[in-house]
Amino acid sequence: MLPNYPGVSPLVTRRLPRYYRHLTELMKSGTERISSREFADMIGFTASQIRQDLNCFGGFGQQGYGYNVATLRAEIGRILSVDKSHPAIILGAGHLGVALANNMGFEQCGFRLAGIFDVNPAIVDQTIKGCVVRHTSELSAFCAEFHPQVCVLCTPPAVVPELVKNLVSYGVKSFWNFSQCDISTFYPNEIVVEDVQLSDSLMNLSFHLNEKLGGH
Amino acid sequence: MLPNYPGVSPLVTRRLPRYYRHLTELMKSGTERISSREFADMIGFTASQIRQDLNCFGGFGQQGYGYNVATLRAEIGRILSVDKSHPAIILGAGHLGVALANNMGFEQCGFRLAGIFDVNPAIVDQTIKGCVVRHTSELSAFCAEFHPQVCVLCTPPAVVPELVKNLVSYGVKSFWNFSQCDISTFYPNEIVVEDVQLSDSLMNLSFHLNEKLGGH
DNA sequence: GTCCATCTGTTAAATAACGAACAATTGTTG
DNA sequence: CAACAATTGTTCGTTATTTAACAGATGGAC
Repeated sequence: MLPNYPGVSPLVTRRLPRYYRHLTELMKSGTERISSREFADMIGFTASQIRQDLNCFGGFGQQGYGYNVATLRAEIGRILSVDKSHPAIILGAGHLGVALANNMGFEQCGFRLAGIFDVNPAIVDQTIKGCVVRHTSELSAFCAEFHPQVCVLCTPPAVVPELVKNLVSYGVKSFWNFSQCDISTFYPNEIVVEDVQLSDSLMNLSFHLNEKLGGH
Repeated sequence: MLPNYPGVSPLVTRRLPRYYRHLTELMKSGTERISSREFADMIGFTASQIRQDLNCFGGFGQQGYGYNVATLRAEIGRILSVDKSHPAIILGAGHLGVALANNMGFEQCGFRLAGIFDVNPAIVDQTIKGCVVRHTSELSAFCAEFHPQVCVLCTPPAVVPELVKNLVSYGVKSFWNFSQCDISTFYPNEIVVEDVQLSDSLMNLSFHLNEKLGGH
C-alpha cells in the first residue's frame, strides 16, 4: 500500500517538483547540506514556506543543521513516486508528441514510454525513441495487453472526447493533456488529469508583458 | 497608454485565458448569451467566482440577462492583449521549438513569430513556419533591427543564463521559458517570465496518479 | 564542557481567496 | 403596464494560504 497524503493542499504538492529539481542541481554541484533560508533565496520563496511545505510530509531537517540535500531529494522523490515506472503512451505523433517522446525524461518522472499512436499512415511504423508508432486502431488491443496507466494527449481537440471515453473504458487512469480540450469535467473523481494548456500560458505572458509595457 | 490592472490577483488573470477559450467555443457553436451559472457548469467553477473574476475588470454583464458571448470574449481578449502582434523569437529549433512554431497560434495569443535561432548548422537555413532558421550568432544584429519583445526558450538549460543575460541587454522584455532553468530569479522586476516546466507537470501527475492508486 | 550562533518544527497572526447570500435591475409574459 | 422570474454586481462570512514569531534542539568554537 502506497502512502497517501489526504490533508495536503494541491498548492503544496505542486511546489514539490520544483524543490526536487533544485535539490538535484544542488547534489550535482556537490552541496551536502542546505538551510531553508539558503534554499529560499535560491528558489525565490520564503524560508517559512519551505519549512511548512516539507513538514506536511515529515521532519526531514535537523535543528541547528538544516537539510541534507541527498536525503531530502530522495524523500521528495519518494513522495512524488518518481522512482516508479508506470507505462505511458503518447497519442498523436505530430511535432509535439515527438518532442515529448524525445525530450521528456519519462523515466525521471515515474513513467516509462510504452507506446506511440497516430492515425497518419505516413507516420505509422516509424520508430521514435525506441517505440514503433502504431495505428490508433490498435489502441484497444494494446491496452488489454500492456495496461498503460497514463496517456499523453497530443491530438487535435476534436477527437479527444471520443478518445478519452475509450481509453477510460480500457482502464487508463490518468491523462497528461496537451490538447485544447477541457477533459477534467468529463469524468471527475474517476481519472487524474494534468492539463498543459500552452495557449493559456502564452496568453498569460501576453497579459503581463502588456501590463509591463503600459505601466510606466 | 495601455490599461493596467494593479489590484488584480494573479490567480484571477490566470483564469482569463480559460474563460476566453470557452467563450471562443461558445461563439463557434452560435451561442449568443450565457449566464454565469451555465458558464460555471461548463468550466467547472462556481458562478460566484466567475462573476467576481469578471468584475475585477468591469461590469460586462447585464442583470436579468447574463453575458453576451461575443462582447465578453472581445473584452477579455482586450484585457489579455491578444489583439496585439508583438514580435517573438524562438531559441532552439529542436523538436520542441519546431512543435511550438508549427502548432502554437502565436497570432491568436498576441504575438507574431519573427525569427527562429539555433546553433546546429544542420538546421540553420531551413524554413519553419515561414521563418528561416538563423544561427544564434546573428541574435544581436537581429534584435537591434527587429526588437523582438518575447523570447521562447527551447534550448538546453546549461546555455540559458548566458543567453538570457545577452537577450536582456538586447532589449528583450519577456520570456516563455521551456528550459529546465529557473530564470525568474535572475532579473526580478526587470523581465516577465512565464515558466512551462514540463517535468514539474509530469511529476505532479505522477504524484496524483500514485495517490489514487494507493488510496483505495 | 560550556556557551553561542544557527536552524528546524510548530504555533499564531495576518493576508488572501472563495463561496453563499442578497439587493438591485432587467427582460418577459400575460 | 404590472407582476414575476432570472441574473448580475457586491457584500459578508468562512476557509485556505502565507508570513511571522518563537521555543526547542543541534553543531561548532574555544
